[in-house]
Amino acid sequence: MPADRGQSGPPTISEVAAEAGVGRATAARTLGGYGYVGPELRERVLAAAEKLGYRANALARSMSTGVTHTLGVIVADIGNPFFAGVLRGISDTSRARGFDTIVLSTYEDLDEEVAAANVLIDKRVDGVIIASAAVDRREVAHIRAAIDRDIPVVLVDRMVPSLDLDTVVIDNRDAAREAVETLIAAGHRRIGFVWGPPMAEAPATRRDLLAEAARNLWSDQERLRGYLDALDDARIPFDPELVMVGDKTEEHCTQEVARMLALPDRVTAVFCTEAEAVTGTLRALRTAGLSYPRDISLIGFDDNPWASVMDPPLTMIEQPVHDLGAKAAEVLLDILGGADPRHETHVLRSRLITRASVAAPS
Amino acid sequence: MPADRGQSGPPTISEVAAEAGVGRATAARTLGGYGYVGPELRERVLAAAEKLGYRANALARSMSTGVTHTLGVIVADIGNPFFAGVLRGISDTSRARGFDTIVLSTYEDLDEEVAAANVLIDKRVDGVIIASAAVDRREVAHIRAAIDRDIPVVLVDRMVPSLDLDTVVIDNRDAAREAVETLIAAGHRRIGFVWGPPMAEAPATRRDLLAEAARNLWSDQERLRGYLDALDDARIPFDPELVMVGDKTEEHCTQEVARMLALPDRVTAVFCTEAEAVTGTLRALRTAGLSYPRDISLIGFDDNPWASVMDPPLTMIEQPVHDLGAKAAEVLLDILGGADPRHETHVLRSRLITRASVAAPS
DNA sequence: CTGTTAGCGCATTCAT
DNA sequence: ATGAATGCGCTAACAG
Repeated sequence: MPADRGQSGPPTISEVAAEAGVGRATAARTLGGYGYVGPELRERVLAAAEKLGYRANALARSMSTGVTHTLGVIVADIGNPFFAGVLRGISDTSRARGFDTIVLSTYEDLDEEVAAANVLIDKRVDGVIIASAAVDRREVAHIRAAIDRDIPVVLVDRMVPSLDLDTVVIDNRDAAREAVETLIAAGHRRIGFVWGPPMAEAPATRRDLLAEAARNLWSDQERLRGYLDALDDARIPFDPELVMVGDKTEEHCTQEVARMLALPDRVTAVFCTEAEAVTGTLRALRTAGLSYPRDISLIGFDDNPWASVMDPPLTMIEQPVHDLGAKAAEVLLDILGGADPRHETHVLRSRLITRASVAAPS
Repeated sequence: MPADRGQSGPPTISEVAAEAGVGRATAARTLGGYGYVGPELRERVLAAAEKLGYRANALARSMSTGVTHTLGVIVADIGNPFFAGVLRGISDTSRARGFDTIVLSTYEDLDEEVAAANVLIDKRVDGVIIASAAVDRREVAHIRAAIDRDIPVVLVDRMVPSLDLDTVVIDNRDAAREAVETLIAAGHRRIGFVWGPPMAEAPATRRDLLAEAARNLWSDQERLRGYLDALDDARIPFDPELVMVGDKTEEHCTQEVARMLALPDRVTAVFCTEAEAVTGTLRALRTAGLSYPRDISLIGFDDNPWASVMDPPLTMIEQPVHDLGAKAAEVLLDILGGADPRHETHVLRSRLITRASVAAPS
């Protein structure tokens, strides 16, 4: 236990120096682990530090060195297992290289994202990883602000074309295409796309849909493209009624799937772009008294323990969440270590885990 | 966009002052929002700041004020929805009161927890919330270190009796008792307790079990007590074979439930103390070719969207995760605001959500 | 109302 | 090898 010096606040390096009977600089050198210090004085300083319970003030240190040894991370929603996994990848590799990480969740709100960026800038983090990027050109001022201050930025999961930054993503388009192809191979032609762009009403044409998608999250639009790719390859006509638009909430998803299920020529399969969309879809099935894969087939993004214990177990797409984060941290730390930013897009592979939620249409 | 002054690093308050043609202090006062500044100079300073893209250096500010306006949060596992929810409660209320929050996840590792505490101390956070507390007396040195430095600490979910701190928890014991009572009321007498203490082998006696439990996570032992309470009230003898011990992993859980299922007098119901234990249990059921609630009844902790879309839907205990975090932040911020620490235990109510995983034993 | 001055705790020249 | 002095960017007394 630290000796109680009637002082106010935690012990400073000066107090340690005094206790050890040496100059400040000597104490600073041994405690900071730099410069030369004789073995004897070194011992005395260490003993004094131990006795007083000294811990370096990271603020003061950063103040004079100009670096904080900490990475700032902005995620869209820390409650989403996808981001939680990415985060773990980031913190594992950054801590392994001696960096702390401070994470801020925007809960999918742009204002929050801007605020988060400012917090990180103000706290002088050495680098920033963003897994929650706005897409619109006018919405990236806060990211540019960081870059202008020479704070390296790496993006994860969501690409921002107008920014030209190192970005780590998965093969969203391929993954979506593979999933939908799987559905098609099983014989489906009426395939719902659940969790689309947040437009007010159904797109009149395929072109409208793509135009709208382009204004939204990058990963979302890639998944939509993959869906369309698969349809095209199989010469299945695009039907705007089979794509969900509007709020991305589980509740709205349930409504939309219910709608697609009530269509004269109803959907026989559904492709979900997110785990929450899967639960929303399942809820709609239950209400409609339908069961999978008998009445309807189902493939969703973001595998998780629940998907595998469902009865029947769900065929899902698994993302390399940990690697996504690890890679991002790696790239960022390399830049901080002096490497030139490559402004590359690093694509990691996802994996379709085949289980039992796909069958031939009834 | 900030003007590019061939300078190095972001603009400082001195540069803003120079640009505005005023003294440092005047610039500092208007930018820092304290003291009196004439309307005209104020305008000039603001304009200069805007022009240079000035942002206050939080490090420097904290350096001289001694406060950081940030809360440190240590959680056991940020990938666990329970903690993610608590975290949101914390960040919502702390940001509403002008505090940033920096969160560190220990991934249930004590060394990580100690490291996390040190990071927070070094970064001079104003207060700390811990939702991941070690229990053993010798393991709380890092928490005590914070307290010794006059950093207020509030605990969430896990109580540490030896510390006498403000603590926010739910009625774990009651919640568990209610769940097990529900099972008993349905006619069950062979009820498994899944996710128990990490002892090497099954406890010989009830006393052994409790002794071991006392050395573990507080919420876990409370849940065990609730289980025993319910058994006692119904005069059902305690059977050590019906409690899982060992690693708290989904995999081991599956093994243990399989074991209980293979017993001559097998379990007819299972009470799970965590969501992961539920998926582990479901996996065991599948392998055994059993289904609920026909062959076995089931109640688990930590409700979530998946539990409600299972077929049949699961009866689960819902914790007020957001409130838990919000309350903790509130208590902590009140202390920082000058209130005396009450060293109270704040108990929030959980709720049993009855669905369809409980039936009479077959 | 405004400008000058002195720290906050540490790292880092520069003499010694 | 060690100590004294200076500065990081900001707040806060203090004069004026």
